[in-house]
Amino acid sequence: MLTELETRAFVPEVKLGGCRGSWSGVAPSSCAEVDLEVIEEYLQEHSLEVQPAHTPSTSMAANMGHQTHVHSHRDARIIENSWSGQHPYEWRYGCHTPNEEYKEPTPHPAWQSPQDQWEHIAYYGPTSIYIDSDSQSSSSQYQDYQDSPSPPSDRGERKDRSLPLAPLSGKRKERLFQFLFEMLQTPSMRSCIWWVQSSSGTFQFSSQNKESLAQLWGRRKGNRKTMTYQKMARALRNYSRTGEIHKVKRKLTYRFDEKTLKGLQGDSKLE
DNA sequence: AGCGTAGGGAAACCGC
DNA sequence: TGCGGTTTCCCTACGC
Repeated sequence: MLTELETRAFVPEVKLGGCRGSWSGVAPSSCAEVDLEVIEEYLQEHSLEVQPAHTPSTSMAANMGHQTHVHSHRDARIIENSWSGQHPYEWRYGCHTPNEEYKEPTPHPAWQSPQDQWEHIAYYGPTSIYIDSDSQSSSSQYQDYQDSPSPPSDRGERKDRSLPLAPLSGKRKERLFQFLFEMLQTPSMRSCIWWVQSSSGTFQFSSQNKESLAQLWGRRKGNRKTMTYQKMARALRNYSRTGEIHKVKRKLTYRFDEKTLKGLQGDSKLE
């Protein structure tokens, strides 16, 4: 059920893992795992972009080399969806409105022929259209996707602003929910985590790639041991106490608290 | 029964 | 040194 649909739906997007160098878009089940190294490099690169000299777009292209070809004329948008701030989780939101993204005539991203997928993934950005087949099939509770571009409306209008996630006093350590939010805005991570209902901050992990995401988090934190989904979920459960993230009664699904979500989205009015 | 997922207690760890 | 925020380990529960 969930897992199966999930797999069917998202495996096609997973083209990094184990298949480095082969970007045919074919995703054998054995490769249904993101290449942590590539993504990590990418993320690290951006984490280091505290240094003003760095050029987000270039580094992203470099690190996500496999997708480089995708960028070209679409760079602008991709850049908007990449780090540019002083902090790894400071996002520069697009100057395009969420709606704009959906105006794209391009066919539905996820279910294209494999070779096209990266292109769409890269292109659609954080609020890309994608289908959580499980949600659709098993519940009418989450039907958002097209009509409610991830995190709310005002986000798309945000221009060139660094995201003041949480009251960051200076450069606080990145927190898990910030990392997750960041991942949710990262098209290439959609095989690991995606919005179920972005407007409400509800997101879901892929049962296939949740471990990869956890590992990425662990690496990012420089943990001694390998981070697992179990451990990461434990941290997420701690958020229930603090109210930053709540568990949704649905497999692998969580929801950002309203305040948390707003904090993550940043409040453009403040600037 | 086995597995995956969830929930939580408790202690350790780590950076500020 | 204290504290926040995990991280790690462990146990239990539950549904399929």
